[in-house]
Amino acid sequence: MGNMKNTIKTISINLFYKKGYFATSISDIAREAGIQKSSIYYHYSNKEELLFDILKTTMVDLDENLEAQIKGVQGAKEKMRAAIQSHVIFHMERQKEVIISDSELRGLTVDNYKNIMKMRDDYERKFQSLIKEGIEKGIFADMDFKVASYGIITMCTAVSIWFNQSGRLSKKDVAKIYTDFIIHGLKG
Amino acid sequence: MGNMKNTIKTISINLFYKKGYFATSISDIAREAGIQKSSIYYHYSNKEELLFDILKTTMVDLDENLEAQIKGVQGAKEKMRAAIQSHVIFHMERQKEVIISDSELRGLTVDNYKNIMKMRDDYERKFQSLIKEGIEKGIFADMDFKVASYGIITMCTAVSIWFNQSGRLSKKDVAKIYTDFIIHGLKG
DNA sequence: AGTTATCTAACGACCGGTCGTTAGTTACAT
DNA sequence: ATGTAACTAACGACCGGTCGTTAGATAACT
Repeated sequence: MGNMKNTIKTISINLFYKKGYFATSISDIAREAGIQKSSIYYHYSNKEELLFDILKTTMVDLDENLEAQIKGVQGAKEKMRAAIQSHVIFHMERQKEVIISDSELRGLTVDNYKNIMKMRDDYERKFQSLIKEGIEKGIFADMDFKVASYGIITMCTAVSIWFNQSGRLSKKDVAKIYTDFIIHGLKG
Repeated sequence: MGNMKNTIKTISINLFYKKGYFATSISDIAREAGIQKSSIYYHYSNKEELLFDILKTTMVDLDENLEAQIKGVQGAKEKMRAAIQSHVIFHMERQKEVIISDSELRGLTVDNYKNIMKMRDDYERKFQSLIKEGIEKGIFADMDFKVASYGIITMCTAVSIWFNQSGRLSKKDVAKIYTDFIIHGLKG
């Protein structure tokens, strides 16, 4: 397992996912970690910091993942394909964390909330740029690129909710269906 | 305002939306309603029943709305259009309730959870039938109709999160963008 | 008078967080 | 090499406060 701080984090991800942030107590986490709840406060100064750590890590990884996947790809359509695939696969691989990221933002105080929202906005804008580029080059149909980005991102994000690791379809299968569907939708 | 039970329900919708179910206390609701917290228990036997009431009403209304809108419509593509429009507009008109419906299912005990999930499954299956029909008649491209339904529904559901009543676009505008996008995606 | 709706008062359970303390380890000065 | 100071990681007891819920009294309407 390694160090305790990481154990606490992993346990918290599982509990926040299963029961929700507010319904999970520090005692719950401590019990699963096999330590006293006061010992949690050696590693994290409060409950929110623990949540923030999870959300921050997830957002950083998500963004790095996107950058790595679209790097060097040529053409608006191909870049869009790479972006969709990157987003969808990340949301199938890190289901618990992204679900927490989408549903537990209320657990953050103003500063931390703004911090995460800034990252989300930046990430979203990258998709908007790709769509805008495709429209301008006549590869995609003329449409409201902001609404299109909301639709595409929320659709792709939701795979985290229904995707089943041991189900009928592989991650690649799902990514293929989604990219095809969206590219056709964009072409109009 | 009429009767107190309805006032409590409306206030709860606003608070559950704003703060979340677990973070909202019975005291919070009572304070806003201008009564003592114990008085809530005259109208609802416990906190969960209040949540369940909200979720049940929302699902019933959503389903009735769909049935009313696709009734009498001919052709797989046209029925699909009607279904998407119905779903999207409902999610823009009842933003708070549908967001609660999507994020507070954890607040339900087993029986109530099953009750709501049954309604969700039935609703979802109606979309799947429409897609399946369109594929069989060769109107839509051959694809996994279950995955397609997940993608479409989650995408349309999420308008509740970003749509702004006093924003740049009307409900009809958004519905048009979404139906066009999805129909093109389905045609493949 | 009876019913309906609300009140006051209290309950036990649990919450996040703080306290002082301790054992084991590492860093540094002698 | 030895003594000492600082740091790491955890302990268990406890705090004030809030939670959902209940019981019984009371007021208002029919």
